[in-house]
Amino acid sequence: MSESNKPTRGRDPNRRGRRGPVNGQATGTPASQRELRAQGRRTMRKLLDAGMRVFAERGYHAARVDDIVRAARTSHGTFYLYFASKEDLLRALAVECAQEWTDLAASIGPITRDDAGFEELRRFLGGFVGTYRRYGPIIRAWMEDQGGDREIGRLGVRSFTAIASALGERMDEVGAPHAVDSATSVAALMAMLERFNYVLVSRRIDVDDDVMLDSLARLVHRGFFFGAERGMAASR
Amino acid sequence: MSESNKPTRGRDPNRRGRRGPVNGQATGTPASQRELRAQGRRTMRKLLDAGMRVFAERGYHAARVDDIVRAARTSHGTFYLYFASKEDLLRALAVECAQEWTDLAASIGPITRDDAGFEELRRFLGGFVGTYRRYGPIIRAWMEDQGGDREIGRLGVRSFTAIASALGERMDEVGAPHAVDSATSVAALMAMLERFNYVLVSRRIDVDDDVMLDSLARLVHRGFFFGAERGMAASR
Amino acid sequence: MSESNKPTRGRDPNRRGRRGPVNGQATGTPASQRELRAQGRRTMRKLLDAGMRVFAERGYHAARVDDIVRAARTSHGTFYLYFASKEDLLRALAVECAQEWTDLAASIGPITRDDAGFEELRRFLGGFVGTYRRYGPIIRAWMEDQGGDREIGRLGVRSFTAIASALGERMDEVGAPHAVDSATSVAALMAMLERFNYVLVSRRIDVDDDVMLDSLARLVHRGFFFGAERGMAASR
Amino acid sequence: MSESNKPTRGRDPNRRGRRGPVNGQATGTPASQRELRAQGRRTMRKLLDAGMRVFAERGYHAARVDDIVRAARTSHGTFYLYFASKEDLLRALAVECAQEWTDLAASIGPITRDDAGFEELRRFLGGFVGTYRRYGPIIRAWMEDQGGDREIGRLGVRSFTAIASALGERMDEVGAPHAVDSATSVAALMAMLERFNYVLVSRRIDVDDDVMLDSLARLVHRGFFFGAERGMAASR
DNA sequence: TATGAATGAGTGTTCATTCAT
DNA sequence: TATGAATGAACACTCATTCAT
Repeated sequence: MSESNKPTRGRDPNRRGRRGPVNGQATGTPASQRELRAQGRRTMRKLLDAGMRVFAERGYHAARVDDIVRAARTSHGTFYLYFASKEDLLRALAVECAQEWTDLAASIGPITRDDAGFEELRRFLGGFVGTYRRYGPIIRAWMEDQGGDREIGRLGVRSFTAIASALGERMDEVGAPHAVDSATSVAALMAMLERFNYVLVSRRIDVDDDVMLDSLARLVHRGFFFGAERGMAASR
Repeated sequence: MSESNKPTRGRDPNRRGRRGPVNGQATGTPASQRELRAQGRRTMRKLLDAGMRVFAERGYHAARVDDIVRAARTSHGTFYLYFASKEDLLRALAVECAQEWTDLAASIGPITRDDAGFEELRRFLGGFVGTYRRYGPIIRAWMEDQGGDREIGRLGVRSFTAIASALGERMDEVGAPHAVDSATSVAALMAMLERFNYVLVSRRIDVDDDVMLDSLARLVHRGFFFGAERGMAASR
Repeated sequence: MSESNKPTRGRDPNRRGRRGPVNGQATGTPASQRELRAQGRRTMRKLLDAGMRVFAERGYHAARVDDIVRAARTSHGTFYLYFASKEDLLRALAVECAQEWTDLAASIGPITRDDAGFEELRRFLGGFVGTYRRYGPIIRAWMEDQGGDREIGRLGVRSFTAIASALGERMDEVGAPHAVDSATSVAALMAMLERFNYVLVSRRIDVDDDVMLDSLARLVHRGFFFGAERGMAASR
Repeated sequence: MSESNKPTRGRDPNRRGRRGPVNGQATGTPASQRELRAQGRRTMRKLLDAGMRVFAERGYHAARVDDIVRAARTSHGTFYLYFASKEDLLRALAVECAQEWTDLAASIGPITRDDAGFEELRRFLGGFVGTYRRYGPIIRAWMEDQGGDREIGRLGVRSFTAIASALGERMDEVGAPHAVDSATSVAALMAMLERFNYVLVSRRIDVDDDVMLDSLARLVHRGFFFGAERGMAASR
């Protein structure tokens, strides 16, 4: 599918050979690439934050560079001093987000059948929800991608996979009754987590966080980790 | 915030913009509104199909009216003879899709603990996957909505709710051990189904359909309908 | 009938359509709304002038934004940086024109029966012709309006009324023999002035300005201000 | 000015060699050109009337062929069976209108200083108003023309001139005190009549017809035909 | 380092006119 | 004689990106 035909507008850098930095100014060399002084770092942060806010409000596609620079109280020129493109800003935010995911993945302890396991699961889910709350727009942009920049997509997949693997391991180590194949179970769990959080965040379901986390943790603990085995239709 | 600011281009706000059937050449009065002869119906179908294809390939936003008319081997003018806008085409497809969802919702029989219940669940999931395969792009457009046409969004929510309710009833009637609150359970289940299918369809996970359906059915049967109760961390 | 259905093309009704300052790049926020630096003001002036020229050549409706930007030696983008739409440019020009009208209205002194009065009238008419020459296309756009932007229409009516009132007062104060009712007289006078100038400017009647002004002033002085009363068919 | 660049849309017949009648069907051969049977004449009349109505509602430019055929309860195809283009319909209506003007011009009797002359003038003005009421939209289209079809413009000018000449003659024959030059007087009178009627018809000034006609006749009788000569600023 | 101004390819939509039946 | 369907050039407007200061 998706021959990577992304609609670009105005000067399309892909079509006409990205000219790279033009005059003296190292235009758009993103983040860490250039040494930034205090002021520079401050401006960059302003843009990143503004990006988050605007992406959250409008979604990545609908967000206009102009919205972002206005939110950051800067100018177009400045934007392109720090980011090569709108997508580059997304990428930068995605990197931040990916870091959080990875940390979260690394922090998952064993999920046992008892209360301690439940608590651990609940803690993890709390972290998941927190990250999603903060980076929801970015994550959504990952998923909606559909032919945009492959690199960002990969970043998302990697982060997701990190968590999925961690969860998978925890399931295996307690002999979670995988419904036939482990991949499907984990995929289903991840799918549920992602979309559940999406609904939670965007459609603003008004459930108390504590209650909701309890429900979700219970659901996962029972449904995915320690599903019932007796008295049911037999596995094939 | 974000008062439904979606970037579309080129619509005349004065003459036709304000939604609904208009005047010029009965332009864009969709489907049922105008009486169509055989040829007209054929062309409309061509456009609907082309729309599905193109939305599938590029996603709704990235899809260009030009792509659609090329795929349908017609002209721009013809397109606007049948649909008031690109969004109107989406709406028309959404209506078709909503019908399938509703039918599917109505068809869910009791999900018992035994093999029959499992089979019923599996059958339903099969239908779900099928519909998602056919209308995936539309459903995705629903979800990505983010400030587009509220009407289409509502249509999606309604369809989704229909299924969710049906599933909820089936869960209640067998006393499924809701993880604290029923709403969360159902929401989680729906979330999982939606996103799981999304991944399935878009990222083309290569699992045999039969195997995957088995896994999924098992997972839902156990995890959501007949989750284990004994020997686990107690519900609070 | 005809609820203000004017055919424009290509405006996005969702994002910017609903009139007034918008967001994208502070696009099209006209004149006074944004602070402009020297260069900005220059460009804006260029566009206003080009607009006048093109409207004069083709008329408002037939004028293409493309013609205007070509005449101004700028780009489409730049145009929309200063004006929200073609109509907005018309509005801006209309405001300038309205100012001239208003000033002109304020400047009308007493029109007496003697030479001084005649001269005053002639001076005023000279101003009228001058303004019409400069802003003819705009005035014509006002009149042709027919369901376009009500606001612009009102602006025109206000300006016109200002002059009409001033003339009416001058007529009353010398007891001009209103042909039955004052409103009709003034309306007729204004009608004559407007259309006479229209013909003058557009169809380029080749009369020497001085001669023509003399004729016109004489006509108005006699016909409208000091029409004969004796020996004629009696007023009813 | 006005390089006669009329914006055409779709298949522009001027740009690509008007192909003339295509297959067997004598498409668009207007009115009198073809022998029409009863039904044909009826359809043609329906279209002419619908044209008048729609032009009146929307103005010529804003009127869509579709509006017209819908008003006439016919189809696009039929329209082009009787008229070669939208403009051709205008032309046909213009011919009808020109006939009325010409008849009106021929009917103007001597305008004497006494009551009989006043009555004659009033009668003529009544006819003028009547014609304007019926054909206002057409007349307006004439005036707004600005680079459209020269032929239609000429038709209008001819009709107008016919009346102007007749009036001019009547003025000369009673020695009306032309304000310096006759051409200006007549031009001014015509200008006044046209625009006054325009305002009357379009802006729907609510004056009783009888009263208004009286005022207008009085005004013209006095102002243009028998302007005061004594005690005023001397003619130069 | 920062900024306001400029650019122009790209997009959705319109509507006069022609075609096929 | 009539019609519904089809066409596609034309147009207004957008917005990511670059330029000049």
